[in-house]
Amino acid sequence: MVSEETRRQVEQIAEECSYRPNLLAKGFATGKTGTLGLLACESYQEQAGVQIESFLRAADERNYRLLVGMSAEWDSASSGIDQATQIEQFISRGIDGLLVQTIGDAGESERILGAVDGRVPVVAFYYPARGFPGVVLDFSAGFYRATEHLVALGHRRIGFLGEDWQGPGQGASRGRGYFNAMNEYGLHPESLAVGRQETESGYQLSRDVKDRYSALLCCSDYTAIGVYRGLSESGIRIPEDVAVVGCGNSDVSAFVTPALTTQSTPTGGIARAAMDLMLKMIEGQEVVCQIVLTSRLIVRESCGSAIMDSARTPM
Amino acid sequence: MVSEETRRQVEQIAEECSYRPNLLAKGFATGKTGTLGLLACESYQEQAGVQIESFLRAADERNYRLLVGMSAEWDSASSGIDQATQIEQFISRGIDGLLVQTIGDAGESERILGAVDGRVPVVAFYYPARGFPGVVLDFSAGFYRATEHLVALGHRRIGFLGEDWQGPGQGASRGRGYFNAMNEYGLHPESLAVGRQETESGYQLSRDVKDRYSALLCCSDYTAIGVYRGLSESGIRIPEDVAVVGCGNSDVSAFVTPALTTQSTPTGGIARAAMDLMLKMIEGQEVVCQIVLTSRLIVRESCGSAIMDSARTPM
DNA sequence: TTCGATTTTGCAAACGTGTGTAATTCGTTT
DNA sequence: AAACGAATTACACACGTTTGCAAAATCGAA
Repeated sequence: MVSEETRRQVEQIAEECSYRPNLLAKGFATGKTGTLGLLACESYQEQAGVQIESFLRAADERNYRLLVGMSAEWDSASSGIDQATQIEQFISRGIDGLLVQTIGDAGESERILGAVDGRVPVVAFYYPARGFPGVVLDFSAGFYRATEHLVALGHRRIGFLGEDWQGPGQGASRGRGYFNAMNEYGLHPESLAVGRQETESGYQLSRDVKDRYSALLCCSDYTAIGVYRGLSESGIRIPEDVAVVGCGNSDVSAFVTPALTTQSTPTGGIARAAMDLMLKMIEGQEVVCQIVLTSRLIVRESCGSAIMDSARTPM
Repeated sequence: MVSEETRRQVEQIAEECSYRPNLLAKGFATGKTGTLGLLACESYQEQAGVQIESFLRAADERNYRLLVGMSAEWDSASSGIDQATQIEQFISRGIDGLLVQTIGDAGESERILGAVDGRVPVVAFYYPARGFPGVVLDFSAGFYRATEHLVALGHRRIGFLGEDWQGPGQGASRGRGYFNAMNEYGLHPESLAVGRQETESGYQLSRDVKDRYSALLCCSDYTAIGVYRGLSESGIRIPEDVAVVGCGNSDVSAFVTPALTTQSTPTGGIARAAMDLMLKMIEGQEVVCQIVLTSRLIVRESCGSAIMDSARTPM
């Protein structure tokens, strides 16, 4: 115990000597650094920025700092650093926990757990992980709803621009929602893989696809903007000839013409939920859960109105 | 000295015991952590993501980790953490140097130097700093060229959407380039301040402006995309009625319709140059310089072609 | 004055490295 | 065999905290 008066005295003298505690030494002594590792994924370039920002905010609010890294894909011979190496670097630099973006790769959870080796708690975000808790964005439900929306508007030839729905791929949950909805309504699902540079990729794909579909469901807003360009160059009008749906509700999506119907992705909610899980784990609580956040369909102009469409293509 | 054989033996046993050096302890003992602080600015939301990513890459290449933070504006009562507090946090956590985004605020350099208090080397990026080296993006030259480009296309009523050119504001160097070029060509410069949410702000401004200008120079691609929307809602065509120029060469800028004439911002170059300066300073070298990177004008469709335009408005 | 309770002071060990020095061993050369 | 350099072993100390314990000082009340 220390009396109020002494406390003030000490604080004053500390101030006079401009004493700043060495958090490095403190962390060294206590084993807690007040720093978390945030490992994002190189392939999600477009989204990574806003997601990192959300995490910075959420961490700040909880008085934590963030060591940030971007890891290369497992398969690619990319310039980026290997995920396991990043994790090792983070841990040996004394993080209290690891926030890692998961993309649903095969064996991903096991690799991460292997690299972490039980030394710090781990929380995943984006896709479900095995063996540690996570905050999952259920694109499946969102894309189901989006497909349903298109069907309700009278579309039957609906294409999906994104990864295949089978197997655990990064876009799989989106594709699965689409696939399920199409099956549900007795329609034939078809998907085209979107490459790394999403806008460019959407542009290329849209030119191949042309009039094979009356509606295109895109795995991201940027793919959709690429599609906008490709279709317009072919003289195909949106939404009159082809309806387009994006995903992400990026800042520009409301301002492109026609305004893009898309899905919100609650990056702030992901960050806060993941941070809260992390804090619980750091406190020593057993956390066994996957928090599922769902996206919301934001209907704008790129699919036309229900009235307009039902007049055009009676189901 | 240690013989080759012993080295291998030691390494093997270390491996067997799965020994991982504690970089925290190492940093504690040596005073060098291999970690740098990266302090970005909240107001540059759109760009922050790609810039952070570039720094992560550049740091990885040089085997450094990054503690990342976003500081609130000095004036705003924002939710974000105060810049001085962030710096204090970083330093007491043992960074080897501070990379800080400068926006040209009044007294900014002094505040930063005051907070750092000589404890670690500092390198600024984006706007010139006083008292420490930096990597400066000379928007001034770029916007001069862009204005020149518009003048060459026959435009005389050219508006600037961005901060005023006088005084040290964050957009000042862009505005200054515009201002100088307009003066040079005997034209009357006019600027409208763009708010925080750039896309939205561009949209709002474009609706106020309508036909007052034949060309609009925007301080960012996102502002330009907002302008696209606003003008199209008013039935004003781009580039036929109004030419638009953006800045940043964001991924989508090439895919909006019409494709946006814009300026590249070498985020990778900034990051690498800043990192190299930082490494020199960490080595103990005296570094007194501001590296100036210039943007490149990327001519696409949003100003029309020179031929088209000179036919329309002979100068 | 004396006792107990509270506060202050003082010290030591620990955290995992880096750095430095002295003593020892080994292999080679003289 | 003696002498030398190189490699190895063995320790001690420092870095700035936290943590814990013991001793000393102070205070209020009986």
